[in-house]
Amino acid sequence: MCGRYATSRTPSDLARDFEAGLSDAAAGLVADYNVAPTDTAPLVIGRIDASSPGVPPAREVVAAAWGLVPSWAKDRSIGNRMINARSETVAEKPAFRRAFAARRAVVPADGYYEWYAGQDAGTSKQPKQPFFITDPDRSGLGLAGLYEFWRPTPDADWLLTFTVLTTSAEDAEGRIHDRAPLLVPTTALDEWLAPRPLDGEHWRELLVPATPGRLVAYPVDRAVGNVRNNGPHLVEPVALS
DNA sequence: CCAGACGTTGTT
DNA sequence: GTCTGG
DNA sequence: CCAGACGTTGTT
DNA sequence: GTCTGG
Repeated sequence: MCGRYATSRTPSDLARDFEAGLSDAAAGLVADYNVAPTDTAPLVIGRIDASSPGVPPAREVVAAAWGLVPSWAKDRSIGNRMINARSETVAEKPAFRRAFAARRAVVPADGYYEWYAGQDAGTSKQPKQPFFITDPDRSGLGLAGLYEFWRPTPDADWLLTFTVLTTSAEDAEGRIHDRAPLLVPTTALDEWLAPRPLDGEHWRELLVPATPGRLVAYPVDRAVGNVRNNGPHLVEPVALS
């Protein structure tokens, strides 16, 4: 769940809509309709403003690579396996707990892709059908994420990486969709992005599952399966054969 | 003690 | 870095 | 998440 | 079948 998504809004639009600053690296990002693990994409984070205690942290749009690399990692390849974090255990897992305590983020997305196997999955050789899950009004989603700093050597540049939180969820019809990414509602932005530990379990109520029932889901071109393919046609609806 | 992992998803 | 397994 | 590789020696 | 890279 949530192993591929689209983010097409310009960095300056994101900065405006999230009332955030814009880093130089993020300013150079372009629309990506096929964000895959290890790819660099825009991320909204909270910055501590030590000069104004009590004021909500300033936000900033930064560029980060998908797949969280913990600070203690020997190389960045561990990030390939850290693209999602289970919300049920994220506070305890060694790979995520530090980021969860102090480096929560919002991943701006148009929507995400999900591949459905047919009814006779496994028995048929029918390829999986990708769907795009998005908000009907196209105002954009904010996926709940975490980020981390990592560098291979003390003198190397810092690499910023992120992961997306998941949960179990059911849709409007009550069907269980194994795992769904979590959304950060606009009203929860300040609390979620605050760069300090959260108080108790209250945060779980801040976040909302991004289910194909709550949002819209429609089939798209199988071309999205190949990470080399990109472009707005990937999020256009197609007829099922 | 040291060595090795540190994670998720989906499917039967 | 920190925990688990051997 | 899917697609694609899955290996070694020696040499510039 | 399973791992790595994007």
